[in-house]
Amino acid sequence: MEPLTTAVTSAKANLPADAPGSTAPRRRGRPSRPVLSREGITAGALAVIARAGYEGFTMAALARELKTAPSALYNHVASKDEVLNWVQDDVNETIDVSGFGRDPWDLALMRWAHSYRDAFAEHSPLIPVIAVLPITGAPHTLAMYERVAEGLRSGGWPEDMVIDTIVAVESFVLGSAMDVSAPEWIFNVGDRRDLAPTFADAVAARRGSGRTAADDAFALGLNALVAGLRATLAAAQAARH
Amino acid sequence: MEPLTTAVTSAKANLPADAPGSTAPRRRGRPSRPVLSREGITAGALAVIARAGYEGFTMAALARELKTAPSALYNHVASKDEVLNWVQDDVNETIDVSGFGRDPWDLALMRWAHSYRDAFAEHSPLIPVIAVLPITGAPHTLAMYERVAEGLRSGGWPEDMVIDTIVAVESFVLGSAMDVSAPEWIFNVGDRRDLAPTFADAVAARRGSGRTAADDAFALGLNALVAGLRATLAAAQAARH
DNA sequence: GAAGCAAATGAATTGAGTTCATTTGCTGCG
DNA sequence: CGCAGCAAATGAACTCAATTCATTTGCTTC
Repeated sequence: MEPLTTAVTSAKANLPADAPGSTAPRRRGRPSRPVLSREGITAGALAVIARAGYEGFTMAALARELKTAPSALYNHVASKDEVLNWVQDDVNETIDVSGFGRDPWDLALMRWAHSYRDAFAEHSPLIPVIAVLPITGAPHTLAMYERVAEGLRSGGWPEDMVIDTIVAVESFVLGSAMDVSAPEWIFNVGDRRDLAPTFADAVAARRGSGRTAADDAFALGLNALVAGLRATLAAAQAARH
Repeated sequence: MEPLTTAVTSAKANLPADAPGSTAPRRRGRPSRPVLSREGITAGALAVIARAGYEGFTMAALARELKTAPSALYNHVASKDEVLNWVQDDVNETIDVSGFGRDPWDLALMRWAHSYRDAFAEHSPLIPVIAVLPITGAPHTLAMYERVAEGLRSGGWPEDMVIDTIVAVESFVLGSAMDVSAPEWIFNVGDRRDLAPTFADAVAARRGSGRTAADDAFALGLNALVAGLRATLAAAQAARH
């Protein structure tokens, strides 16, 4: 059971970070490891998640991974949600924004969207959390948005449309990422074929299956969305003479 | 704390439903209420959710609402997840599919998308559940899809593209529905304006605020997506001579 | 070498979902 | 008319997770 509704953690930094006069978190209290920094905890969390999935990701498991007691974690972390935020920021760092400032905005946007979806397809339990999470305290996330915003701006997008455009694409991306983890037989009509004959036929006629099917739907939607955005931009530019 | 990762419940119907020779679930065991049917439980769940939100929606609260013990519920329901499935199916019934078969497909699709998003904006904790939930055992959901599939078919969409189109729009809709429950200040850069000046400016230049902002982004994206789909359909039709 | 203090400890608390052995009281049958 | 059968209710108990707290530990610094 993971928190679903809580969201929005304080992210108040009661952690080592950059205490005066130390690059790495200086070791205090007990002797051994410098592991209980934000980085160490995040890394541990990712290790647990990789090994045991999100069902297996408990504070106890994380503590075991870091060789401490669960309660010790709470000296460095406000809540499990905060750990999830850190993980999310870490995952965001892996998203490919390299197209912006290099390729045309539409191409860069598609590259970004693909990479974004792939990253969160493997972290789908994070999606409802991040969709609602303030940017503050997530530096990598912020850096990503900056890059995208720059790319759109210099691609000719009016400043007052940039955020809406980002949000629209992001919504599609996150929705699609959830779709990836749906079971292959999600559209199996079962014995109710009579109730939905057209739909059942369409399901049967679908090309891909499983992950491939999700990929196809994503590609179809992203192509359409970006094509539509091109038209939207053209119209907006035409409107200002 | 709601289940986030579990999903996919058995939905095996160990419940009254249509026992031989009774329209309404006949009253058995103890005297009083016929409340513990699928309908009664769903209604109770919706009542609790309306009153206390999803954080307040516990099996104990549901039992209290229905004037039984939590354990009694388990004679009629396999798990809390199953209750959520029922709620989801109920919410789906409220989605407006009236455009299909009446208006042009693109118009109907937009009406559907708007209504779909509105319905789940108020039930965002359901989103990660439903996005991954098999259709079987959700009659209203199935009926909705049938209607949409018919509408697309008769709008000229090739059978093998219908599901991908539906999935693409649905992904955008669900992603956007999550966005609605994001706090207004989600894009507040905080003290890190220097790290993301372009982005911060774009946030400041954004027109709407709060719900309005989410609405704007949704409208922008939906318009673009549907415009793109129109082009996609035209191309597909051109391709087959 | 003692004081100060960040951090670790582990036991306890809370809150949720779920299970189970037992009871209850209609219903239909002889 | 009364009894067997049985679906459903009961409530205590169990599990598992997050989180708290009083206490201890052992560097670091003076």
